[in-house]
Amino acid sequence: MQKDKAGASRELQLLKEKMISSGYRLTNQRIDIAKWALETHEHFSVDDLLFSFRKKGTKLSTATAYRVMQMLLELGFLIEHDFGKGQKFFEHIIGHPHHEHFICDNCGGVSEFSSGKIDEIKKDISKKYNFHITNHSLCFFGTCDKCKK
Amino acid sequence: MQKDKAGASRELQLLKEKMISSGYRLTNQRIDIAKWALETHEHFSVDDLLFSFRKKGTKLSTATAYRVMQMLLELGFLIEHDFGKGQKFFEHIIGHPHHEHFICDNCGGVSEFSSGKIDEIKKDISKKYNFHITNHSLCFFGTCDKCKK
DNA sequence: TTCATCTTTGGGAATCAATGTCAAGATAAA
DNA sequence: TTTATCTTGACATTGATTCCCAAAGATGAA
Repeated sequence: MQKDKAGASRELQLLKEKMISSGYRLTNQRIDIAKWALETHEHFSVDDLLFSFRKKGTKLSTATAYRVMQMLLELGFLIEHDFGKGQKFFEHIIGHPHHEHFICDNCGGVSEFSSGKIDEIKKDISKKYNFHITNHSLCFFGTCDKCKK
Repeated sequence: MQKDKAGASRELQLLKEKMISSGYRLTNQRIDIAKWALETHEHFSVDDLLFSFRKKGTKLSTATAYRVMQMLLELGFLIEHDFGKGQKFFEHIIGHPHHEHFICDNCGGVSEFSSGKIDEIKKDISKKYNFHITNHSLCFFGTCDKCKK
């Protein structure tokens, strides 16, 4: 799993401030999980998180993991995806450009891509229907390059 | 729930042929569920389906409902959506133009819209990455017109 | 139509992600 | 440090979905 400890520390500082101003106490679990999430530049599941903590010998309960995900979502540090795999996936968004996903029906692989046209659609729609759009999720499904062969 | 029995019968005929050619036996449950799904021009959950059948006095097991959804997906008569509500939603696509969804975080309401720009993105991406795209799901999240007030 | 075969159904058990509960432990402010 | 309040962890619970298997149904051949 790709890591970037340098960039993550700035974000962590930001998060701590936001936690305090939102009335969240700074606990070891919250900070540890946030660090891990901010260093992880890939989508991950709660299971990935728990497994990683168990592997490095850090105790962490399932409930806490889910609760901290909830907090990070609420504070706008994470975005949640559903790739239709029966399990939610998370991704941090601070300092991480938004992107879309392609899921291969055959091998289950998830690739990322981005397109400026999404923002155009977003603008069109929010104007047309008077929606306030805070987030979006676009997934394409089909067969990937490798599986086509 | 909106219904359209006239248009659905043609689609049903098509489905029956496809079922046979794919080796699926024509059972009452499959046909009844397919009829219902093809007449329903809104997204629905398996729960909606079961409830509707119970209400009209038709027996139907949960397992069968899920199995038939699987079949209809496989045969390309349904598309599956995940609005982040912990439950899958389905929609038939034959003779029903593709559209996207907006989900209000506040009231949970789901609105539909469409945009021609999605197809442009689809073309761009399948060319750029050599993907064969069969399906997509775009959801915008935020606050709807009513809840903004 | 009847039989033989293979498929499908129903209903309950099983699974699995996610949430609720609550006593014990940790944090923040005085 | 002390107190009031928030968090955590362990376990129970929920809720959607899938699995299992005996009974019922569909299909094709005779």
